[in-house]
Amino acid sequence: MPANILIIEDEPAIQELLTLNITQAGHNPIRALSVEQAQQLMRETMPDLILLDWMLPGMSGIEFARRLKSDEYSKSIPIIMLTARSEEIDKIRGLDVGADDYVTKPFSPRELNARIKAVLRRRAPQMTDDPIESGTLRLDPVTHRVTGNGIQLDLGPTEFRLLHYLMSNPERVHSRSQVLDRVWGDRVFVEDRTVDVHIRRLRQALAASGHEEMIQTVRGVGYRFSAK
Amino acid sequence: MPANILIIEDEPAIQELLTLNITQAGHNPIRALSVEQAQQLMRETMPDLILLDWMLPGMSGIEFARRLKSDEYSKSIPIIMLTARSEEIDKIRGLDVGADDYVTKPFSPRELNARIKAVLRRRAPQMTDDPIESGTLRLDPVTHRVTGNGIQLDLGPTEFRLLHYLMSNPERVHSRSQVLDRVWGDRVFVEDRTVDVHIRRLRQALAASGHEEMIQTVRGVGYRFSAK
DNA sequence: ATTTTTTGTCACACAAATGTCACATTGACG
DNA sequence: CGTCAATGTGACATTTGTGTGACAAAAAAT
Repeated sequence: MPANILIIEDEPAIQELLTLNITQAGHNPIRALSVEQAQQLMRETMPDLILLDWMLPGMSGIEFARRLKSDEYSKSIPIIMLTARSEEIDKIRGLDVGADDYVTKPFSPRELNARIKAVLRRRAPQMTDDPIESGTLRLDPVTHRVTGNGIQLDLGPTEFRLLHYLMSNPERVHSRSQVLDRVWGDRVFVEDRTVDVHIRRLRQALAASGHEEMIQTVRGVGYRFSAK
Repeated sequence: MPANILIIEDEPAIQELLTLNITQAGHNPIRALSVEQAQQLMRETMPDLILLDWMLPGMSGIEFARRLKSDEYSKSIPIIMLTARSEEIDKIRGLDVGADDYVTKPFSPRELNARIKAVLRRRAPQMTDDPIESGTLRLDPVTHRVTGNGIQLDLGPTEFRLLHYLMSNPERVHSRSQVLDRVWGDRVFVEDRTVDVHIRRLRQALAASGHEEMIQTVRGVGYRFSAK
Protein backbone atom coordinates (compact mmCIF):
# COMPACT_ATOMS: atom_id res chain seq x y z
CA MET A 1 0.00 0.00 0.00
CA PRO A 2 1.52 3.28 -1.16
CA ALA A 3 1.91 6.06 1.34
CA ASN A 4 2.42 9.79 1.15
CA ILE A 5 5.82 10.61 2.51
CA LEU A 6 6.77 14.18 3.23
CA ILE A 7 10.46 14.90 2.78
CA ILE A 8 11.85 17.94 4.54
CA GLU A 9 15.44 18.45 3.48
CA ASP A 10 17.22 21.59 2.33
CA GLU A 11 20.07 20.02 0.40
CA PRO A 12 18.83 19.41 -3.14
CA ALA A 13 21.17 16.48 -3.76
CA ILE A 14 19.91 14.53 -0.78
CA GLN A 15 16.36 15.56 -1.60
CA GLU A 16 16.75 14.01 -4.97
CA LEU A 17 18.20 10.83 -3.57
CA LEU A 18 15.40 10.43 -1.07
CA THR A 19 12.78 11.11 -3.69
CA LEU A 20 14.22 8.48 -5.94
CA ASN A 21 14.32 5.92 -3.19
CA ILE A 22 10.80 6.51 -2.06
CA THR A 23 9.43 6.40 -5.55
CA GLN A 24 11.16 3.11 -6.23
CA ALA A 25 9.74 1.70 -3.03
CA GLY A 26 6.31 2.43 -4.44
CA HIS A 27 5.48 5.42 -2.30
CA ASN A 28 4.52 8.95 -3.12
CA PRO A 29 7.11 11.57 -2.18
CA ILE A 30 6.12 15.12 -1.26
CA ARG A 31 9.08 17.46 -1.32
CA ALA A 32 9.74 20.43 0.91
CA LEU A 33 12.95 22.43 1.16
CA SER A 34 12.01 24.26 4.33
CA VAL A 35 9.75 24.06 7.32
CA GLU A 36 7.52 26.80 5.93
CA GLN A 37 7.05 24.90 2.73
CA ALA A 38 6.33 21.76 4.69
CA GLN A 39 3.62 23.40 6.72
CA GLN A 40 2.03 24.66 3.54
CA LEU A 41 2.08 21.19 2.00
CA MET A 42 0.69 19.55 5.10
CA ARG A 43 -2.47 21.60 4.76
CA GLU A 44 -3.00 20.17 1.31
CA THR A 45 -2.00 16.58 1.81
CA MET A 46 -1.95 14.70 5.06
CA PRO A 47 1.29 12.68 4.90
CA ASP A 48 1.49 9.19 6.33
CA LEU A 49 5.11 9.64 7.30
CA ILE A 50 7.59 12.48 7.60
CA LEU A 51 11.29 12.30 6.77
CA LEU A 52 12.89 15.18 8.59
CA ASP A 53 16.41 16.51 8.46
CA TRP A 54 17.43 17.71 11.88
CA MET A 55 19.47 20.65 10.57
CA LEU A 56 17.37 23.07 8.61
CA PRO A 57 17.59 26.77 7.86
CA GLY A 58 15.26 28.82 9.99
CA MET A 59 13.51 26.53 12.42
CA SER A 60 15.50 23.45 13.31
CA GLY A 61 14.16 20.03 12.55
CA ILE A 62 14.11 19.28 16.25
CA GLU A 63 11.85 22.18 16.99
CA PHE A 64 9.56 21.29 14.12
CA ALA A 65 9.30 17.68 15.25
CA ARG A 66 8.38 18.75 18.72
CA ARG A 67 5.72 21.05 17.38
CA LEU A 68 4.25 18.33 15.21
CA LYS A 69 4.08 15.92 18.10
CA SER A 70 2.31 18.40 20.36
CA ASP A 71 -0.35 19.22 17.80
CA GLU A 72 -3.51 17.20 17.99
CA TYR A 73 -3.88 16.61 14.26
CA SER A 74 -0.33 15.76 13.41
CA LYS A 75 0.94 13.96 16.47
CA SER A 76 -0.01 10.56 15.17
CA ILE A 77 2.13 10.98 12.06
CA PRO A 78 5.36 9.04 12.48
CA ILE A 79 8.64 10.90 12.01
CA ILE A 80 11.99 9.56 10.87
CA MET A 81 14.86 11.91 11.65
CA LEU A 82 17.86 12.26 9.38
CA THR A 83 21.12 12.98 11.14
CA ALA A 84 24.62 13.53 9.87
CA ARG A 85 26.48 11.37 12.35
CA SER A 86 25.58 8.55 14.65
CA GLU A 87 26.63 10.37 17.79
CA GLU A 88 23.94 12.92 17.10
CA ILE A 89 21.30 10.28 17.47
CA ASP A 90 21.97 10.01 21.17
CA LYS A 91 21.89 13.77 21.48
CA ILE A 92 18.53 13.98 19.80
CA ARG A 93 17.20 11.07 21.79
CA GLY A 94 18.14 12.97 24.90
CA LEU A 95 16.19 15.98 23.73
CA ASP A 96 13.14 13.78 23.74
CA VAL A 97 11.59 14.75 20.48
CA GLY A 98 8.92 12.24 19.62
CA ALA A 99 10.76 10.84 16.62
CA ASP A 100 9.89 7.27 15.77
CA ASP A 101 13.20 6.32 14.25
CA TYR A 102 16.54 7.70 13.12
CA VAL A 103 18.67 7.32 10.03
CA THR A 104 22.20 8.59 9.66
CA LYS A 105 23.52 10.17 6.50
CA PRO A 106 25.00 8.71 4.45
CA PHE A 107 22.33 6.03 4.43
CA SER A 108 21.95 2.96 2.32
CA PRO A 109 18.72 2.79 0.30
CA ARG A 110 18.08 -0.62 1.76
CA GLU A 111 18.28 0.59 5.31
CA LEU A 112 16.11 3.59 4.66
CA ASN A 113 13.42 1.54 3.00
CA ALA A 114 13.51 -1.03 5.75
CA ARG A 115 12.92 1.63 8.35
CA ILE A 116 10.16 3.29 6.38
CA LYS A 117 8.46 -0.03 6.04
CA ALA A 118 8.82 -0.81 9.71
CA VAL A 119 7.43 2.53 10.80
CA LEU A 120 4.51 2.34 8.42
CA ARG A 121 3.67 -1.14 9.58
CA ARG A 122 3.80 -0.08 13.18
CA ARG A 123 1.30 2.73 12.87
CA ALA A 124 -2.29 1.85 13.45
CA PRO A 125 -4.44 2.42 10.40
CA GLN A 126 -6.99 5.19 10.69
CA MET A 127 -10.64 4.52 11.14
CA THR A 128 -12.43 5.33 7.93
CA ASP A 129 -16.07 5.66 6.98
CA ASP A 130 -15.89 2.74 4.64
CA PRO A 131 -17.94 -0.33 5.49
CA ILE A 132 -15.90 -3.13 6.96
CA GLU A 133 -16.58 -6.81 6.56
CA SER A 134 -15.03 -9.56 8.55
CA GLY A 135 -16.35 -12.99 7.86
CA THR A 136 -20.11 -12.75 8.11
CA LEU A 137 -19.90 -9.63 10.20
CA ARG A 138 -20.48 -6.28 8.57
CA LEU A 139 -20.15 -2.82 10.04
CA ASP A 140 -21.26 0.30 8.22
CA PRO A 141 -20.06 3.54 9.80
CA VAL A 142 -22.35 5.66 7.62
CA THR A 143 -25.64 3.99 8.43
CA HIS A 144 -24.30 3.16 11.86
CA ARG A 145 -25.38 -0.43 11.59
CA VAL A 146 -23.85 -3.77 12.33
CA THR A 147 -25.20 -6.98 10.89
CA GLY A 148 -24.08 -10.51 11.50
CA ASN A 149 -25.49 -13.36 9.45
CA GLY A 150 -28.24 -11.02 8.35
CA ILE A 151 -29.36 -10.23 11.87
CA GLN A 152 -28.93 -6.68 13.00
CA LEU A 153 -27.03 -6.19 16.19
CA ASP A 154 -28.10 -3.79 18.86
CA LEU A 155 -25.06 -1.91 20.11
CA GLY A 156 -24.70 1.08 22.35
CA PRO A 157 -22.71 4.05 21.07
CA THR A 158 -19.52 3.10 22.87
CA GLU A 159 -19.81 -0.52 21.84
CA PHE A 160 -20.19 0.59 18.26
CA ARG A 161 -17.10 2.78 18.34
CA LEU A 162 -15.18 0.02 20.05
CA LEU A 163 -16.14 -2.52 17.43
CA HIS A 164 -15.39 -0.03 14.68
CA TYR A 165 -11.94 0.51 16.07
CA LEU A 166 -11.25 -3.17 16.50
CA MET A 167 -12.49 -4.08 13.03
CA SER A 168 -10.38 -1.30 11.55
CA ASN A 169 -7.32 -2.86 13.13
CA PRO A 170 -7.79 -6.59 13.08
CA GLU A 171 -5.18 -9.09 14.22
CA ARG A 172 -3.38 -6.41 16.15
CA VAL A 173 -3.21 -6.48 19.92
CA HIS A 174 -4.48 -3.36 21.59
CA SER A 175 -3.59 -2.41 25.12
CA ARG A 176 -6.32 -1.02 27.28
CA SER A 177 -4.82 2.43 27.25
CA GLN A 178 -4.56 2.39 23.47
CA VAL A 179 -8.22 1.51 23.28
CA LEU A 180 -9.09 4.29 25.69
CA ASP A 181 -7.14 6.78 23.63
CA ARG A 182 -8.72 5.86 20.35
CA VAL A 183 -12.24 4.92 21.33
CA TRP A 184 -13.02 7.15 24.27
CA GLY A 185 -11.06 10.18 23.15
CA ASP A 186 -7.78 11.56 24.20
CA ARG A 187 -8.46 13.06 27.54
CA VAL A 188 -10.44 10.75 29.71
CA PHE A 189 -10.11 9.78 33.29
CA VAL A 190 -11.56 6.37 32.97
CA GLU A 191 -10.31 3.22 34.58
CA ASP A 192 -8.55 0.65 32.43
CA ARG A 193 -10.93 -1.99 33.63
CA THR A 194 -13.82 -0.13 32.05
CA VAL A 195 -12.53 -1.41 28.74
CA ASP A 196 -12.97 -4.94 30.00
CA VAL A 197 -16.59 -4.34 30.79
CA HIS A 198 -17.32 -2.91 27.38
CA ILE A 199 -15.47 -5.75 25.74
CA ARG A 200 -17.71 -8.11 27.59
CA ARG A 201 -20.85 -6.26 26.47
CA LEU A 202 -19.60 -6.31 22.94
CA ARG A 203 -18.84 -9.99 23.14
CA GLN A 204 -22.32 -10.62 24.44
CA ALA A 205 -23.84 -8.71 21.55
CA LEU A 206 -21.70 -10.56 19.03
CA ALA A 207 -22.58 -13.89 20.55
CA ALA A 208 -26.24 -13.09 19.93
CA SER A 209 -25.57 -13.46 16.22
CA GLY A 210 -23.36 -16.48 16.62
CA HIS A 211 -20.01 -14.74 16.55
CA GLU A 212 -18.03 -16.24 19.34
CA GLU A 213 -14.37 -15.67 20.03
CA MET A 214 -13.93 -12.87 17.54
CA ILE A 215 -12.45 -10.81 20.33
CA GLN A 216 -9.57 -12.60 21.99
CA THR A 217 -7.90 -11.80 25.26
CA VAL A 218 -4.12 -11.60 25.27
CA ARG A 219 -3.31 -11.91 28.91
CA GLY A 220 -1.22 -9.15 30.34
CA VAL A 221 -1.36 -7.19 27.12
CA GLY A 222 -4.79 -6.42 25.79
CA TYR A 223 -7.38 -7.54 23.25
CA ARG A 224 -7.31 -8.64 19.66
CA PHE A 225 -9.99 -8.78 17.01
CA SER A 226 -9.74 -11.57 14.52
CA ALA A 227 -12.02 -12.99 11.86
CA LYS A 228 -10.66 -16.34 13.00
CA MET B 1 22.34 0.64 29.70
CA PRO B 2 25.52 -0.20 31.56
CA ALA B 3 27.74 -2.92 30.18
CA ASN B 4 30.51 -5.09 31.56
CA ILE B 5 33.71 -4.21 29.78
CA LEU B 6 36.77 -6.39 30.18
CA ILE B 7 40.04 -4.48 29.92
CA ILE B 8 43.15 -6.49 29.08
CA GLU B 9 46.16 -4.24 29.34
CA ASP B 10 49.50 -4.78 31.04
CA GLU B 11 50.63 -1.21 31.46
CA PRO B 12 49.11 0.01 34.75
CA ALA B 13 49.00 3.64 33.67
CA ILE B 14 46.91 2.92 30.61
CA GLN B 15 44.83 0.47 32.62
CA GLU B 16 43.95 3.23 35.00
CA LEU B 17 43.09 5.62 32.22
CA LEU B 18 40.80 3.14 30.54
CA THR B 19 39.11 2.25 33.79
CA LEU B 20 38.42 5.88 34.51
CA ASN B 21 36.96 6.46 31.11
CA ILE B 22 34.71 3.50 31.18
CA THR B 23 33.43 4.26 34.63
CA GLN B 24 32.62 7.80 33.61
CA ALA B 25 30.75 6.53 30.61
CA GLY B 26 28.53 4.62 33.01
CA HIS B 27 29.91 1.18 32.34
CA ASN B 28 31.41 -1.43 34.57
CA PRO B 29 35.12 -2.06 34.02
CA ILE B 30 36.67 -5.45 34.74
CA ARG B 31 40.44 -5.27 34.88
CA ALA B 32 42.96 -7.85 33.79
CA LEU B 33 46.73 -7.40 33.47
CA SER B 34 47.32 -10.57 31.55
CA VAL B 35 45.62 -13.10 29.34
CA GLU B 36 45.60 -15.65 32.14
CA GLN B 37 43.85 -13.26 34.45
CA ALA B 38 41.39 -12.40 31.73
CA GLN B 39 40.47 -16.01 31.18
CA GLN B 40 39.90 -16.40 34.87
CA LEU B 41 37.63 -13.35 35.00
CA MET B 42 35.65 -14.43 31.98
CA ARG B 43 34.49 -17.49 33.80
CA GLU B 44 33.04 -15.33 36.53
CA THR B 45 31.49 -12.50 34.57
CA MET B 46 30.52 -12.59 30.98
CA PRO B 47 31.66 -9.29 29.50
CA ASP B 48 29.64 -7.46 26.88
CA LEU B 49 32.75 -6.05 25.28
CA ILE B 50 36.50 -6.67 25.43
CA LEU B 51 39.16 -3.98 25.20
CA LEU B 52 42.34 -5.76 24.20
CA ASP B 53 45.90 -4.51 23.93
CA TRP B 54 47.62 -6.18 21.02
CA MET B 55 50.99 -6.40 22.75
CA LEU B 56 50.85 -8.45 25.89
CA PRO B 57 53.39 -10.50 27.85
CA GLY B 58 53.06 -14.18 27.23
CA MET B 59 50.39 -14.74 24.67
CA SER B 60 49.93 -11.82 22.33
CA GLY B 61 46.65 -9.98 22.11
CA ILE B 62 46.33 -11.08 18.53
CA GLU B 63 46.53 -14.71 19.45
CA PHE B 64 44.07 -14.26 22.27
CA ALA B 65 41.60 -12.46 20.04
CA ARG B 66 41.79 -15.24 17.51
CA ARG B 67 41.20 -17.78 20.20
CA LEU B 68 38.20 -15.89 21.55
CA LYS B 69 36.67 -15.66 18.13
CA SER B 70 37.10 -19.32 17.44
CA ASP B 71 35.62 -20.39 20.73
CA GLU B 72 31.97 -21.21 20.63
CA TYR B 73 31.09 -19.44 23.85
CA SER B 74 32.95 -16.22 23.39
CA LYS B 75 32.91 -15.61 19.66
CA SER B 76 29.92 -13.34 19.87
CA ILE B 77 31.61 -10.93 22.26
CA PRO B 78 32.82 -7.84 20.40
CA ILE B 79 36.49 -6.89 20.67
CA ILE B 80 38.12 -3.49 20.36
CA MET B 81 41.87 -3.69 19.78
CA LEU B 82 44.27 -1.17 21.24
CA THR B 83 47.33 -0.47 19.10
CA ALA B 84 50.34 1.77 19.59
CA ARG B 85 50.48 3.32 16.17
CA SER B 86 48.04 3.76 13.37
CA GLU B 87 50.17 1.86 10.88
CA GLU B 88 49.76 -1.22 13.01
CA ILE B 89 46.06 -1.24 12.42
CA ASP B 90 46.56 -2.30 8.85
CA LYS B 91 48.94 -4.99 9.93
CA ILE B 92 46.45 -6.41 12.37
CA ARG B 93 43.65 -6.13 9.87
CA GLY B 94 45.77 -8.18 7.53
CA LEU B 95 46.16 -10.87 10.16
CA ASP B 96 42.41 -11.17 10.11
CA VAL B 97 41.66 -11.40 13.74
CA GLY B 98 37.96 -10.95 14.31
CA ALA B 99 38.28 -7.57 15.99
CA ASP B 100 35.28 -5.32 15.66
CA ASP B 101 37.10 -2.02 15.91
CA TYR B 102 40.51 -0.49 16.55
CA VAL B 103 41.74 2.38 18.69
CA THR B 104 45.25 3.81 18.58
CA LYS B 105 47.15 4.85 21.66
CA PRO B 106 47.25 7.63 22.60
CA PHE B 107 43.52 7.86 22.30
CA SER B 108 41.13 10.62 23.21
CA PRO B 109 38.49 9.69 25.76
CA ARG B 110 35.84 10.97 23.41
CA GLU B 111 36.94 8.75 20.59
CA LEU B 112 37.18 5.70 22.78
CA ASN B 113 33.73 6.20 24.21
CA ALA B 114 32.26 6.83 20.82
CA ARG B 115 33.66 3.58 19.53
CA ILE B 116 32.53 1.65 22.57
CA LYS B 117 29.08 3.01 22.17
CA ALA B 118 29.00 2.24 18.49
CA VAL B 119 30.11 -1.34 18.98
CA LEU B 120 27.66 -1.93 21.78
CA ARG B 121 24.81 -0.55 19.76
CA ARG B 122 25.72 -2.64 16.78
CA ARG B 123 25.86 -5.77 18.86
CA ALA B 124 22.82 -5.29 21.02
CA PRO B 125 19.81 -4.80 18.82
CA GLN B 126 16.95 -3.49 20.86
CA MET B 127 13.69 -5.30 20.87
CA THR B 128 11.45 -3.78 18.25
CA ASP B 129 7.93 -4.41 17.04
CA ASP B 130 9.17 -5.98 13.87
CA PRO B 131 8.27 -9.60 13.26
CA ILE B 132 11.15 -12.01 13.67
CA GLU B 133 11.62 -15.21 11.79
CA SER B 134 14.02 -17.93 12.63
CA GLY B 135 13.78 -21.01 10.51
CA THR B 136 10.16 -22.05 10.57
CA LEU B 137 9.51 -20.14 13.74
CA ARG B 138 7.87 -16.76 13.54
CA LEU B 139 7.17 -14.25 16.28
CA ASP B 140 5.06 -11.18 15.68
CA PRO B 141 5.03 -8.63 18.50
CA VAL B 142 2.17 -6.64 16.97
CA THR B 143 -0.30 -9.47 16.79
CA HIS B 144 1.38 -11.12 19.73
CA ARG B 145 1.45 -14.45 17.99
CA VAL B 146 4.05 -17.14 17.65
CA THR B 147 3.74 -19.73 14.95
CA GLY B 148 5.90 -22.71 14.22
CA ASN B 149 5.35 -24.66 11.03
CA GLY B 150 2.03 -22.95 10.68
CA ILE B 151 0.60 -23.96 14.01
CA GLN B 152 0.14 -21.36 16.66
CA LEU B 153 1.97 -21.69 19.95
CA ASP B 154 0.37 -20.94 23.25
CA LEU B 155 2.77 -18.94 25.40
CA GLY B 156 2.32 -17.16 28.68
CA PRO B 157 3.29 -13.49 28.92
CA THR B 158 6.71 -14.14 30.40
CA GLU B 159 7.43 -16.93 27.97
CA PHE B 160 6.55 -14.61 25.12
CA ARG B 161 8.82 -11.85 26.33
CA LEU B 162 11.60 -14.34 26.91
CA LEU B 163 11.32 -15.78 23.44
CA HIS B 164 11.13 -12.29 21.98
CA TYR B 165 14.33 -11.37 23.74
CA LEU B 166 16.12 -14.52 22.69
CA MET B 167 15.03 -14.26 19.08
CA SER B 168 16.14 -10.62 19.01
CA ASN B 169 19.61 -11.72 20.06
CA PRO B 170 20.25 -15.11 18.53
CA GLU B 171 23.52 -16.99 18.41
CA ARG B 172 24.62 -15.42 21.60
CA VAL B 173 24.95 -16.62 25.15
CA HIS B 174 22.90 -14.86 27.79
CA SER B 175 23.65 -15.13 31.45
CA ARG B 176 20.75 -15.56 33.81
CA SER B 177 21.15 -12.10 35.24
CA GLN B 178 21.21 -10.57 31.78
CA VAL B 179 17.98 -12.33 31.00
CA LEU B 180 16.44 -11.18 34.26
CA ASP B 181 17.43 -7.60 33.52
CA ARG B 182 16.00 -7.54 30.05
CA VAL B 183 12.98 -9.77 30.33
CA TRP B 184 11.77 -9.30 33.86
CA GLY B 185 12.59 -5.64 34.29
CA ASP B 186 15.29 -3.67 35.95
CA ARG B 187 14.82 -4.26 39.61
CA VAL B 188 13.53 -7.61 40.56
CA PHE B 189 14.34 -9.86 43.41
CA VAL B 190 13.85 -13.09 41.62
CA GLU B 191 16.04 -16.12 41.92
CA ASP B 192 18.36 -16.93 39.04
CA ARG B 193 16.92 -20.39 38.89
CA THR B 194 13.54 -18.95 37.97
CA VAL B 195 15.00 -18.33 34.55
CA ASP B 196 15.70 -22.04 34.24
CA VAL B 197 12.10 -22.88 34.92
CA HIS B 198 10.81 -20.47 32.33
CA ILE B 199 13.35 -21.71 29.82
CA ARG B 200 11.99 -25.16 30.40
CA ARG B 201 8.39 -24.02 29.90
CA LEU B 202 9.41 -22.26 26.72
CA ARG B 203 11.24 -25.33 25.48
CA GLN B 204 8.17 -27.40 26.16
CA ALA B 205 6.00 -25.02 24.17
CA LEU B 206 8.46 -24.98 21.30
CA ALA B 207 8.68 -28.74 21.29
CA ALA B 208 4.92 -28.84 20.75
CA SER B 209 5.49 -27.51 17.25
CA GLY B 210 8.50 -29.68 16.61
CA HIS B 211 11.18 -27.16 17.49
CA GLU B 212 13.65 -29.02 19.61
CA GLU B 213 16.99 -27.72 20.74
CA MET B 214 16.46 -24.17 19.61
CA ILE B 215 17.43 -23.07 23.09
CA GLN B 216 20.77 -24.48 24.13
CA THR B 217 22.29 -24.61 27.56
CA VAL B 218 25.83 -23.37 27.96
CA ARG B 219 26.89 -24.87 31.20
CA GLY B 220 28.14 -22.40 33.77
CA VAL B 221 27.25 -19.44 31.59
CA GLY B 222 23.68 -19.28 30.41
CA TYR B 223 21.45 -19.97 27.45
CA ARG B 224 21.59 -19.39 23.74
CA PHE B 225 18.96 -19.24 21.06
CA SER B 226 19.88 -20.62 17.69
CA ALA B 227 17.99 -21.25 14.50
CA LYS B 228 20.03 -24.47 14.33
C1' DA C 1 -41.20 14.95 34.91
C1' DT C 2 -40.73 10.17 34.09
C1' DT C 3 -39.00 6.41 31.90
C1' DT C 4 -35.42 4.15 29.36
C1' DT C 5 -30.86 3.58 27.96
C1' DT C 6 -26.15 4.04 28.57
C1' DT C 7 -22.13 4.34 31.27
C1' DG C 8 -18.40 3.75 34.67
C1' DT C 9 -17.12 1.41 38.79
C1' DC C 10 -17.06 -2.06 42.16
C1' DA C 11 -16.77 -6.65 44.53
C1' DC C 12 -16.34 -11.21 43.89
C1' DA C 13 -15.29 -15.58 41.37
C1' DC C 14 -12.38 -18.07 38.72
C1' DA C 15 -8.58 -19.44 35.85
C1' DA C 16 -3.98 -18.56 34.34
C1' DA C 17 0.50 -17.46 35.42
C1' DT C 18 4.30 -17.09 38.51
C1' DG C 19 8.14 -18.10 41.62
C1' DT C 20 10.07 -21.43 44.55
C1' DC C 21 11.17 -25.82 46.31
C1' DA C 22 12.60 -30.77 46.41
C1' DC C 23 14.28 -34.19 43.87
C1' DA C 24 16.13 -36.33 39.49
C1' DT C 25 19.47 -36.08 35.94
C1' DT C 26 23.47 -34.61 33.65
C1' DG C 27 28.11 -33.21 32.95
C1' DA C 28 32.88 -31.93 34.43
C1' DC C 29 36.88 -33.31 36.70
C1' DG C 30 39.92 -35.68 39.60
C1' DC D 1 34.19 -44.65 38.97
C1' DG D 2 32.80 -41.44 42.33
C1' DT D 3 32.00 -36.78 43.75
C1' DC D 4 30.35 -32.40 43.30
C1' DA D 5 28.12 -28.63 41.05
C1' DA D 6 24.95 -27.22 37.58
C1' DT D 7 20.74 -27.92 35.33
C1' DG D 8 16.19 -30.41 34.24
C1' DT D 9 11.72 -31.50 35.97
C1' DG D 10 7.33 -32.00 38.32
C1' DA D 11 4.55 -30.28 41.94
C1' DC D 12 2.79 -26.64 44.86
C1' DA D 13 1.04 -22.29 47.06
C1' DT D 14 0.52 -17.76 45.94
C1' DT D 15 -0.19 -13.96 43.17
C1' DT D 16 -2.11 -11.70 39.30
C1' DG D 17 -5.36 -10.78 35.58
C1' DT D 18 -9.75 -11.17 33.64
C1' DG D 19 -14.81 -12.48 33.48
C1' DT D 20 -19.08 -11.38 35.38
C1' DG D 21 -23.24 -9.61 37.63
C1' DA D 22 -24.99 -5.79 40.04
C1' DC D 23 -25.63 -0.98 40.92
C1' DA D 24 -26.04 4.02 40.86
C1' DA D 25 -25.23 8.08 38.33
C1' DA D 26 -25.73 10.35 34.04
C1' DA D 27 -27.74 11.04 29.60
C1' DA D 28 -31.27 10.52 26.33
C1' DA D 29 -35.77 9.64 25.05
C1' DT D 30 -40.53 9.88 26.05
